[in-house]
Amino acid sequence: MINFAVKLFFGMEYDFKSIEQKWQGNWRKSNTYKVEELDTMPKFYVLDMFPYPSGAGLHVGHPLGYIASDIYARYMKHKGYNVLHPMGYDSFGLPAEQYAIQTGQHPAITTENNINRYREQLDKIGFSYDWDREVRTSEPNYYKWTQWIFKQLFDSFYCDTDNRAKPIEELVHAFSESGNKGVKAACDEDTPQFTAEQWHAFSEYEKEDILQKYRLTFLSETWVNWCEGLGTVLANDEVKDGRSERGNFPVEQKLMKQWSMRITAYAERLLRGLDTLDWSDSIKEIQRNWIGKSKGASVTFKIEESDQSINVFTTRSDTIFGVTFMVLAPEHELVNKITRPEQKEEIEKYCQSAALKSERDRQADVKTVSGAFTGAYAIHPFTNERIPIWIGDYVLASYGSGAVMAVPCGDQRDWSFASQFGIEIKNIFNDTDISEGANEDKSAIIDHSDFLSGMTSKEATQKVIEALEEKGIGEGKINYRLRDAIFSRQRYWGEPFPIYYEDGIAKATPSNNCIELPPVDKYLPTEQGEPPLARANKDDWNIFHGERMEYNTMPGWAGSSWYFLRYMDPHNEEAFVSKEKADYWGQVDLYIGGAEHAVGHLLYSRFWTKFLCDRGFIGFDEPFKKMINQGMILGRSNFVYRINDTNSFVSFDKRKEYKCSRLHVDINLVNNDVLDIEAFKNWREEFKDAEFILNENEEYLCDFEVEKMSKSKYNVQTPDDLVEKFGADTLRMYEMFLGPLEQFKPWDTKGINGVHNFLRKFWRLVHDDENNFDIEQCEPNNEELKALHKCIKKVTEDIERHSFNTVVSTLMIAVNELNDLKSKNKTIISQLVVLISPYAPHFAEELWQRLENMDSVTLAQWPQFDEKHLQEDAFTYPVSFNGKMRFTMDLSADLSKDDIEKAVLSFEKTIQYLEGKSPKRVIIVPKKIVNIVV
RNA sequence: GCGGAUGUGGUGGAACUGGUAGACACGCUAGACUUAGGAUCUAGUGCCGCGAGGCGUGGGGGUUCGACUCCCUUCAUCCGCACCA
Repeated sequence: MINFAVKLFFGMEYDFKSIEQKWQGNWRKSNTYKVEELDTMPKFYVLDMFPYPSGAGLHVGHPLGYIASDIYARYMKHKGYNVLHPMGYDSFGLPAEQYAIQTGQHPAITTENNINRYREQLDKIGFSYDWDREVRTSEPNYYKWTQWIFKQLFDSFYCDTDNRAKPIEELVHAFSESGNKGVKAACDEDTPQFTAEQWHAFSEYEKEDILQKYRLTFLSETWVNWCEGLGTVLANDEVKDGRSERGNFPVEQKLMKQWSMRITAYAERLLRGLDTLDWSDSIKEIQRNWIGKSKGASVTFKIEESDQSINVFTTRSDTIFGVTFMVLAPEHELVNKITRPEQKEEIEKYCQSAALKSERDRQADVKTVSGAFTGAYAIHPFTNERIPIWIGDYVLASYGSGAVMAVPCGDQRDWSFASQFGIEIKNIFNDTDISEGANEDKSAIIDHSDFLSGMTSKEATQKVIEALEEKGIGEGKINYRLRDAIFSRQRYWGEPFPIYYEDGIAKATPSNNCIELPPVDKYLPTEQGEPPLARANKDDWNIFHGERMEYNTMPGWAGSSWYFLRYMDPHNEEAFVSKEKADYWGQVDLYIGGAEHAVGHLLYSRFWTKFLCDRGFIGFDEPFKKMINQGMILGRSNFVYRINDTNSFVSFDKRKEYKCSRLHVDINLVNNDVLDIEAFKNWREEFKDAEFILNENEEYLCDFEVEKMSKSKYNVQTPDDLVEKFGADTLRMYEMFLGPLEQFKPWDTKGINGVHNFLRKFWRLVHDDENNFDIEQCEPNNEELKALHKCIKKVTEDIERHSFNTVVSTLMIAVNELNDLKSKNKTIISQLVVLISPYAPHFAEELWQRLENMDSVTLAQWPQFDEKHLQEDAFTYPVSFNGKMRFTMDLSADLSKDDIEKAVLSFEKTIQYLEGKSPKRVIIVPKKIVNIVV
């Protein structure tokens, strides 16, 4: 009997479990989310940053962005757009390789398992992805095209005249016609000049060497953090105090041949393109800083008694008469050549100590000024004075030319250096004190500077550049901080390069067939320190040319730099994407993802898109028109207090009475900060006999804190648990209800009941006590129409401006209002169901079907807002005195200003608040406010 | 040091172009129904005050009839970048 009652009761409830199962099945069966290119509809492309399928699975933070984009995609579909909304996996990556090293399991298997788990989790949330378009960057049919794009880059150079990439044959043609003198193209700094005759005389090896200086992807010698112990190159942040963070092995600076991408060729376009993008200002600013454009001049200083000269870049050429010394980076190639014998020992010692420090360590210490004198002198180009040449590690080899002209009166670092080593500090500013520090203010008038004296900084800068150009010893120059991107990794689990070596020359593989990852016996470097791929024998490669294949693999960002294009045409065997499909779908209209990719992924994708556009493969040169960066969801940890040296725990509110320490406790053992004591005892063996000091309510209260979600803090919430307890629709709505998408916010399950109750309330609105669907088919009345149209208006506006959280409140208000009106009108409910469908698609489908519709709700048209239902005869005016609201007054909506004033001033409450004084001024904004100034 | 973001009840947050601060929800209080409830319903809930009333959007100042919103300044927290010549 009790069983029956319970069953009856639960049967009456909104049964999310069977509803969600039913509709997920229906969608699969009828291919509801399949997308095709249709000329009859306008297109819209909504994209999520695809995930790396990690072994830990999804936590509630991951789907946040996916839910938002899914809502927007579903909304746009209701609005009549043909919406592309795909999903895939960025499936090459270190964790799978790490796992392979430990267990010997091939990373492809680990990856496959993880992907299956992700897919299972994603499917439960009810996304509208067209899974036929799924891509995986680690699948040969995908990375075949990553390799293909690499080859296009290899076969291209950047023409500075036309400002775009062109086939390398054009360059070869130009070289054989007239050498490289007239060629304006992006190339290495050390590219020599040659004539057509010289070009023809070059050996094949020499020709290739020259071409590598122009190719958009090329081999170059690069300083890297080499870790012998791990047999690999480490990123800066993997190195701590000269040792590897992982394993604590020594790390040395080593010159290695690496593939690089000539992204610097695109610096200016990457910078200017930002202006056309609808991205957050902060991300654009980060990219601008990363590109780091600065305008200045390059100046050549002759070296005394030498045929060498030093080239410097300066942004303050106006201060050139204040130069009293030069500083070279310790790694500068001139250091050895110009150092005087008597200084040799000191310089070598200094260089050695500088080399021991990593770039990051060197940069971290801003306080200490260090340097050494080379004994050599440069000659000032205008005054012919002798200028001592120093080296110092505050000058970075990798920025500008690795040398500076030091102006101690105008640059604080130069000032500190000069003060430390007793170098002259010349004052070239009018009326400016520099005894305590440099004057970096550009407004000072230049003085003691020959032909520049009396000028402002701006005038002088211009004048100097003219003078330098006249003398042929300098020119105006634009410098970028952006460096070419290193593109090779000494790893296994990445894309192999479509490159082989013949006679020591790197050549692109001739066919477009995929170079597949060969099997290897171990996922470790060889004993000779070569990358794991060097373990593969000739026969292990599906394609093999020349002496050997390239052993490096591509970095993580290779596959993610173009994946948005593959979704458009995922099964194309002939091309990475057909021109027609790329033209049809075009740019991503809305891209949602985390801000942590601000420079990496987002800059490289922009670079590749521009390149592919230059070479005519696609028709647009920016990948992501609009982007929203979702904030991270933080965990809410719970704590218990253990009294020191005991097994007794004291409730949070009484902890101060004891000496105790705080321990993380699994959030699954805590409900609304109250500990489930029995569950806690069973949690771990050591707590089995724990004792508890409770508070006045006979409860054990836990402390809480908001921090990042992590296993070790026992604060991870998985979407699976919540879907199980409340259903996907509740989870979707709650993730949105939490707050603005972009903001960082704590995850707190407390509120999820509220959203769940809302769906149940909605369900009960259209069902009777026996859970029979129950609505009325009649003309809706004015109040019902008003509630509905208020909702249509706000939901539409809020989704359009991506204010996903406020939409949930609006839907709640509508249901509350209809509840108060006891309204279950079919017309009203039908439209409300469409409004809620982007948020709660299973729920909406079920009601839509019960409303006797044959088609899926996803095909329903978005409700049309009609102003006339909101028109009111009266308006409730807030009446303020000196800006403070005192009371409200209902007045007819069509009253004129004068009539309103009359009505308000004769109202008894007004007279009361005026206290006999007469109003100075009455401000009336019709249908807004009345403000009386006394 | 430079750059960015954030700061509103006990909590998450709302207030879009300056116009009733605290919508919506959580939590809490009281009550109703019930064998039971992580159910439902009703009422209340920014702070101070018995009250009239006063005070309130991190602090200070300004513009305005009117400021969470605009300007200046300052503090706090978080996140990037960092000797960039």
